[in-house]
This record gives sequence, structure tokens and C-alpha cells, in this order.
Amino acid sequence: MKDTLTPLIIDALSTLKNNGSLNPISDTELHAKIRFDHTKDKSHGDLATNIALMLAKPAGLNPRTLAQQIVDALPEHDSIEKVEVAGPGFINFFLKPASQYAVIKTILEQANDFGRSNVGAKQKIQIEFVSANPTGPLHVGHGRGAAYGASLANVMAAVGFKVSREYYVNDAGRQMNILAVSVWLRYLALTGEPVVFPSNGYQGDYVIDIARQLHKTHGEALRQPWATIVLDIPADEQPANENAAENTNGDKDAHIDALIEKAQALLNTDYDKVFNAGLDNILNDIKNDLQEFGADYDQWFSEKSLTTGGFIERALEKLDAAGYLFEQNGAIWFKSTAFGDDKDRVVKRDNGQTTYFASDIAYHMNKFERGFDQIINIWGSDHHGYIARVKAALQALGYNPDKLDIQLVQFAILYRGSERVQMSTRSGSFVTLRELRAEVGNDAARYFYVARKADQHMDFDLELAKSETKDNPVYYIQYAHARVCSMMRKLTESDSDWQNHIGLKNPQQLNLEPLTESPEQAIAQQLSRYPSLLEKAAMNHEPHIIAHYLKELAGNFHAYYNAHKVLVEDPQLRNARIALCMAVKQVIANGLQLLGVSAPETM
RNA sequence: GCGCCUGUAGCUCAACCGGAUAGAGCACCGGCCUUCUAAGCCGGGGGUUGCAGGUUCGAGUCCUGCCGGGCGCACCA
Repeated sequence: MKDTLTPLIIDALSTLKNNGSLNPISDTELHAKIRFDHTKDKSHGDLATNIALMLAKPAGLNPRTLAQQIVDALPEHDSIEKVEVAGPGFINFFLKPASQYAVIKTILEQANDFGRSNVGAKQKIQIEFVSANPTGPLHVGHGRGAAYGASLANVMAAVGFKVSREYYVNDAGRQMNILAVSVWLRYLALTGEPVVFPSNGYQGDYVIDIARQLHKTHGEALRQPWATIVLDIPADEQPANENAAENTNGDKDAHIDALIEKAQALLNTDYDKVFNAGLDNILNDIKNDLQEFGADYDQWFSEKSLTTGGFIERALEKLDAAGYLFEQNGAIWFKSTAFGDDKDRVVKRDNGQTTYFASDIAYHMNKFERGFDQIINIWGSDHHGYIARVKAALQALGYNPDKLDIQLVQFAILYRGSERVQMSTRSGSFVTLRELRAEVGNDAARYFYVARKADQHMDFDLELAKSETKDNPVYYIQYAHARVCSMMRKLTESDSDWQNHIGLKNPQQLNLEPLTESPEQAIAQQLSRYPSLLEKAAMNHEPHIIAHYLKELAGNFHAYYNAHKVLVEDPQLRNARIALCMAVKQVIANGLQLLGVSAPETM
């Protein structure tokens, strides 16, 4: 509809220009400025534009005067009922009912495709999300990234982007070695060794489960005497003890690093067996978890492959060639301050190992080399300090850092009733995504996570999410869908042949004139907003607006359904109302599908 | 100390690149089930959008400064 009205305004403005009553403004500039908004208040018509307010100053005219001149110069159009100047200079358009209800036919015709478009023009987009270290199961914080990333990917794909979903697997580095040692020590304990578990190891029960499997597969083959292992290992930090003044009689980092080295030395080639047992187990668990959650991936990108593929080396060479590497205190640094970062960053430590940041540089170089038009990283907000250095590296490598869009997702704070749930991966006392899904269900979890703007701090109330009674917006929306389905079942019972004579098989022939009630008009108008809403959600990377839209639509539908009987005697009215309800059902189903929430036929 | 995010009804949150009288849900009060699912609907009270300035026809939205909350400032990943 907006596309219909915009040319009319341009037409009117060029008439005014020709009359000399308006200073010349370029058409392209005009096109960018002309906007239509759906009105909140019905007395303001259906669509409104503020163009007169925008142009009043440059034109040297009173906004209302200019608005009236535009209205007078406006060409006739058969979908317009009337046009009014209102308020400080808004131009309000009142549309003819027939043109408003036309959207119902479009929805029924396009069905699952309604709302889809091609504004993305098949641009290649990569969305990388979750990418949690495979050192433990996903927790509820990762869940938000998963829901947001998966929904955003769906929405962008729906408006014509070619989306690739990726998970960056941190399968290299110190944390993974700590996991390997943790698994090994638990395994040794199972074999009967008097193991003292390091304070910095991974404490969770899942580590014991993996150790048990390891024991089952390899028996005693990986066993080493505990006395040999702890020989020459620096002391661990003692756990806090309220009776002792001095609690820290050791260095937990030095302790575990020494254990890692010892494990590698003693196990030799068998070390990989332990390492991979940890990695494979946890990664499979994560994959399964995400898949069940409806977050599907096109690629799982291994950090290790950056080393084996020579990417890190090549990235560093490239930076060096560009003159952005220097040596200091035995380490190699990247001069990121040259691109606005707070301080320079180490890429290779004095022990010769490259840093995680070096991997990240190589990874992003790899992403750019794969030729995406736009790269979206979804990170937890605690990673915001990395944005500057990653963009600096891209710039130094000769890439345009603006092609990388980093979306930060704020933490979800979990509440059980009014009590805050504490989370910590290390202590093992966290709530996993799996536990959350089991408790509240996938649908509620997906909806709750994505109903908030990503950069908004979020309180996730478990009690609310799992309530199947009344407070829960997920059920509210799903119920609207189920209600229409139920009504249609009722219809089928009384009239099994309804599809053939009702016009649903050929929507363009539907007679929608009987729709005259104002809620019917409001719902039709709301339905017609859906495609532009989807576009906005995709462009702004804000899937939450779909969640809110659906709740509103469901609300309007429930109100209407309660006040007006659909299956009435009059076949003309009945058919028109059925068509309206079917359109609502379709849009709810389409929207929920993008959010990864099911649209049940019965509840 | 510096940087990023944030502050809207008692609570959880919206508010369409700055638009008309800031909206929902929950909670609270009062109504509606011989009628297509009451997991629903209707009505009511509830606000100086953290504070103070600025920009303009117009500011919850943009700018500046304070105040409060979250997160981050490694040769860890």
C-alpha cells in the first residue's frame, strides 16, 4: 500500500515544483524522505505521512499550508477514500475497505510464502552464533544466543538473504587441555588411583561420565600411578578455609599447567585419546542440544583447522608484510592501536605459542576469503572488548571492517520464582540449556529468549515460562492458532464440502464485502503490516519485533473471536469471516515458524 | 580510572531509521461460560520515560553532563 501512495506524493510534489510553489529538491532525495506510518489512532486514517513537516522549512512554508497544497495536487486513486490534513501538518490517508481487505486474499494465496520477499537480493550472509567452548554442556546463557541467532537467520533467509549458519568450535588451546586432564584424572580415580582433583579443573559431573566411558573403552590402558603424576608438580591453591588466615599456599594455574604437561609426557600418543574423548563427547552433546532446540547449522568450523590449514601462519605473515607486527619482551604484538584499539595485542607469546586472538584473526580472514557480503557475529556481551581488536585486524589485513557486524547479546538472568539462580561453569552448579528445555519446553524457551531486544538485559523467569495456564504469552499466541484450527474442524463436521464452495481454493474470488466490523478492519490492517515488519526485523537484526507483533495479533484475534461469531448462518458473511480467520492463522504460523516455535492445531 | 550496554506503570517489557493522547502482559478491583476451546473476552485504577540542560515545528528516541545497574579492560580461551 505504501508503494502505491509514494508515487502519488511524488506526483503531487512535482506538480507543486512546476508551479513554482516549492523549491526544487531532487527526486531521489524526495524518495528517501517520503515515509508512511500506520496510524495508532483510527481518527488519523489508515496511513499518514509527515512529508509536509519535513519539507516545510526548506520550502519556507507553514507545514499545514504546504500539506494542504500537496493534498490539493494529489492525483485521484481508487483505493483512497479521503485525504486530510491534521495536527501540525500530517497528511492522513483513509483507505477504501476493499483495498484493505485485499491482503486476506494475498495471504491465503501465498500461504507459507506470505511475508517472504527478495529485498536481501541473495546477498551472502554468514551468521556465527553460540560458539561456546566445548568444555561443558551449553548453559542458559548460550540459549539466548542460540535462539537469537537461529531466529535472525530464519528471518533474514525469509527476506531473500542467502544465509550460512556457523559454529566456531574452540577445539584447541589451554581450556581444552584442562578438560582433557580433568577427564583423565577422573578416569584415574575410577581405576583406583588416589587422585586429588585440581581446583582449576572442570568439576561437573559430565566429566565423570566421560571418564566412565573412557574407562569402558580403554580399560586400564591409560592408567599411570598417581605418585608419578604429582612428582615435581607445583602445589595447588587450597580451597578457602575460614579457619586459616592464609588460604592460598599454591598457584592453581601453575598447578594445572604442570599437570597438562605431565599428562602429555606420560600418555604420549595416547593423550589424544583422552583429549578427543572429552571433545567429541561434549561437542556431540552440544550439537544434539542445539538441534533439538531448532538451531541448525550449515557448518561447524574447527579452530584446530586454522593451524593445520596454515591460516594462522598466513594471517600473521600478511600482517607482518603490512608492517603491523613488532616484537617486544620476546612476544610478537599486533599494532592494533593504529586502528583505534586501546592497546596493542599479543599474537604470539614468548613461549612461541600463538594466542587465541591470533586464531581469531585467522578465522575472520578466512571468513572474508569465503566471500560473504555481510558477516554477523553474535557474541555474549562479555566479549565486547574484542570488537575493536578484531576490526583493527581486519582493517590491517585490507578488509572493510564494516562488513562485519557484531551483535552483542546481554546475559539472561535466571529466576526461579523470585529467587535468582546462580550460574558458574567451573563449579558445575549451572543450569544447562538442556535442563531449561526439559523444564519449560522448547517453544517457551525460544519465545522468551527472543522476545527481548538482544542488547536488553533480560530476566528469565522459569516459573512464568513453564506456566501452562494464563500468564504465558507463548500459549496465548499458540492458542489463537489452535482456536482457528478448532473452528475449522467444527466446520468440517457440519459441512465436509466447505472447501469447494467457500472460495478458499480460489482466494481471488472471495467476496470480502461482508466484512464491515471495525475489529475486522483492524485485523486486516495488522495483517498487511506483516511483510514490512519482517523486512524491518531482518534489516535491523531484531527478531523480537516479530514476537511482539504476534502477541498483538493474537490479542486482536481473541477479542474479535469473542465478540463476533464466525460460523454464522449467512453464508456470505460466514465465508468472509472464515477467510479472515484463516489469514490470521496463516500469519501466526508463518511468524512462529521463523521464531522456531510450533503452531499446534490443538491445545 | 577508561570503554561497551542499560535505566519507561508495583513487576516483566514494547513503542516502526524523531511524530499526534507513551502502550501490552502480570499483579490489584469489577463483570462475562445452556452459544465456534474461559489456556479466552470486556471494564477500571495505575506514568514528571533516573536527574539536569541542549538541538527543533515536535524528544522515551539525538547531543552534553551528572546519578544508579550490568559487563569488560591478560603473553586465558
